[in-house]
Amino acid sequence: MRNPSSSSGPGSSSSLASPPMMKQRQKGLPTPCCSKVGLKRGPWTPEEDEVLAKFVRKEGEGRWRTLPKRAGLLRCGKSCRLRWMNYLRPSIKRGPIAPDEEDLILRLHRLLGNRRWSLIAGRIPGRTDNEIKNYWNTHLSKKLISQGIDPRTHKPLISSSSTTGPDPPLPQGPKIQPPAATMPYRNPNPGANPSPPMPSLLQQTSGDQGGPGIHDDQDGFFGGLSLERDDGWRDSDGGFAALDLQGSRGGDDGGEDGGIDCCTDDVFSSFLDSLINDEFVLHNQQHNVYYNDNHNNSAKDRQIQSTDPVTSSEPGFGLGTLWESTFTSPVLGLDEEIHGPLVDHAGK
DNA sequence: AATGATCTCAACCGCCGTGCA
DNA sequence: TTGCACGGCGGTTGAGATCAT
Repeated sequence: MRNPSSSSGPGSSSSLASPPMMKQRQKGLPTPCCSKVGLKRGPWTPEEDEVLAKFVRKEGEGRWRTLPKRAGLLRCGKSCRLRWMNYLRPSIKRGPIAPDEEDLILRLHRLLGNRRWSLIAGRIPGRTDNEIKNYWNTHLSKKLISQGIDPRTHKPLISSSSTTGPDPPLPQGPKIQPPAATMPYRNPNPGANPSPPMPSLLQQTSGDQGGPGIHDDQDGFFGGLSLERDDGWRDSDGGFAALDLQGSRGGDDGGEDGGIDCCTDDVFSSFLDSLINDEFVLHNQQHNVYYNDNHNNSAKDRQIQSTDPVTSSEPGFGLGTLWESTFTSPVLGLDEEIHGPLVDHAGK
């Protein structure tokens, strides 16, 4: 990780670079914040950090547009906000992503997709959407690809490549390995609906106290959740669609999303907790879940739970195990998981 | 040691949703 | 109803760090 202080070198090229030509805004004129005349850009200096942090601690967050002037900073409000949100906030957690955090990211990404970084970050205390996004693009997506999993759909690359259209540009991934021969990912229904199960947020038939009784099937963690609608959760191209949370953009402060129709933050929060916890518990019950990047283990091996260390070396119990079985229902195909038994709950 | 390739992540950009006058 | 200010989001960029040759 780049040393924060090292990023503050004065006279960096980026800070001297002239801002690119602003595109004509579709609506209205450029706001004051967008007129970069006389404003500094590029890495923040420790002095600027101190000024900003002190000011926000004293005056509170908000009014970012006017904050630079009030605080005496030659930055635009957006830059100040970003610096505070992503770096200066006291609650920001520093250091590498922990194994449990990584697992949470993976599962939340599978649930929420690429366009809900703030929501994912909101479930991981101390982490910012920017950090999560970067970590995904630089680490996790590559890890999935190396296991033959499409990071966008969380499905095997071979089948997904023919069903989901062009793959997203891989961020600087020239060292991506071809799908491993011992790919731990099993998809019993490769031709099935490429979209993941997408439960309704309107109804949750079980409490969120560990979600007992949720799992009608052994692997699907949406059991017991009702489907309220059968549209709105697919991309227009039929590919993977994340939870379509209305109003998720422009929501509140980078975290708890408040835009779900008919849902409160608490309900959605509980919903996510339920999904996360249920899946986690389920897998720990069924498998010895290891976090194994398949390449460099020793210090990075993170054993979340294991009852038998011997099985930990078994192929197929690497990272892929987690998502493997989320697609692997012993009884139902993916479509059936979605539209089959659960539809009974959705009829209402 | 020098050089080029690759990786990481802070910062920027444009767009969008909301609130308000 | 309309237009603007503002906050917030996801995608992208590029400087610096690190690795490979």
